[in-house]
Amino acid sequence: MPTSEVLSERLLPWFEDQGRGGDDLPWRQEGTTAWGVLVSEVMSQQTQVARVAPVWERWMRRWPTPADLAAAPTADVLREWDRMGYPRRALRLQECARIVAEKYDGSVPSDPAELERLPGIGVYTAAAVAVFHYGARHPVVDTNVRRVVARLGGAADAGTATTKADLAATEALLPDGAEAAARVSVALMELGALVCTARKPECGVCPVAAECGFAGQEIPPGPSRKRQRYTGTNRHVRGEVMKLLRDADGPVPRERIDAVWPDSRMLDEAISQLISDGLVGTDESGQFELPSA
DNA sequence: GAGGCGTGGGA
DNA sequence: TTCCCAAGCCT
Repeated sequence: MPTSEVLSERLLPWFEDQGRGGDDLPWRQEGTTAWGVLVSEVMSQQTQVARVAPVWERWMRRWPTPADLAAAPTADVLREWDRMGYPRRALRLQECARIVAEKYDGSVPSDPAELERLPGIGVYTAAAVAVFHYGARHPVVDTNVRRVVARLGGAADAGTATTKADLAATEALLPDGAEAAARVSVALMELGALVCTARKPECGVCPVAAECGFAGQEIPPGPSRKRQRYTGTNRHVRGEVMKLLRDADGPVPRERIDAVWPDSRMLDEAISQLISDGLVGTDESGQFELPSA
């Protein structure tokens, strides 16, 4: 496990030389608002940045401020979200926009604890906004950082998320200055994404391999986590229904929904859930559509 | 605290 | 083709 000084010394130069140097993503451009950063982080929850970037650019052009998004029809919001997945995030993001616009007078809070109270904003996203936009000195721990820090300490992989311990372990690796600490956080994320990957870490090209407790060791074969199949699941059904409604011009009768899934029991269940989630609405004639408000 | 929640890119 | 899993969050 390197000291914070040594880590910065090795990691930051590597990060600068990394073709991307961290500033190729559109939301890393100077002048991006706090709201823009928040939107980018929410979109990036479980969706690859390469798929997020084009959506983010259209989105911010269309709704630059929280007030703009707050005032938008939810159906438009869901269509602009397109196929990034987990569309409930779009709903929560609009709810976020309404809260920021009304309760915070349009200014995104800078305090992580305050940010965490917003819908869809958890420990990671709150820290990311506080650090990457506001420049706070605070650990930013995503799945990549957890894995990298665990391996520096000699573990093959991070165990179950234990927020407190992860934050403390990461905090101990940050340099004193807030600005440098923020760079280290991005660099750790990037290292985990590009070099210290879950499946096959490339210790040969890792800038901190010499200080790493795990470097060069084999990943123990482990049924790390049982992963749910997607095909045929409830999620799959929900996805098909949402796709149909996104692509539809107006309200859709049940018969057209029946066409996207053979099992009507599953369809019933999925539709009820979607309505209850606020992702689907019905018009006066009982046809289905994206929420009008 | 384990499981649910979309979608698609890459090996 | 099939399988993994990606800048998590919520219940």
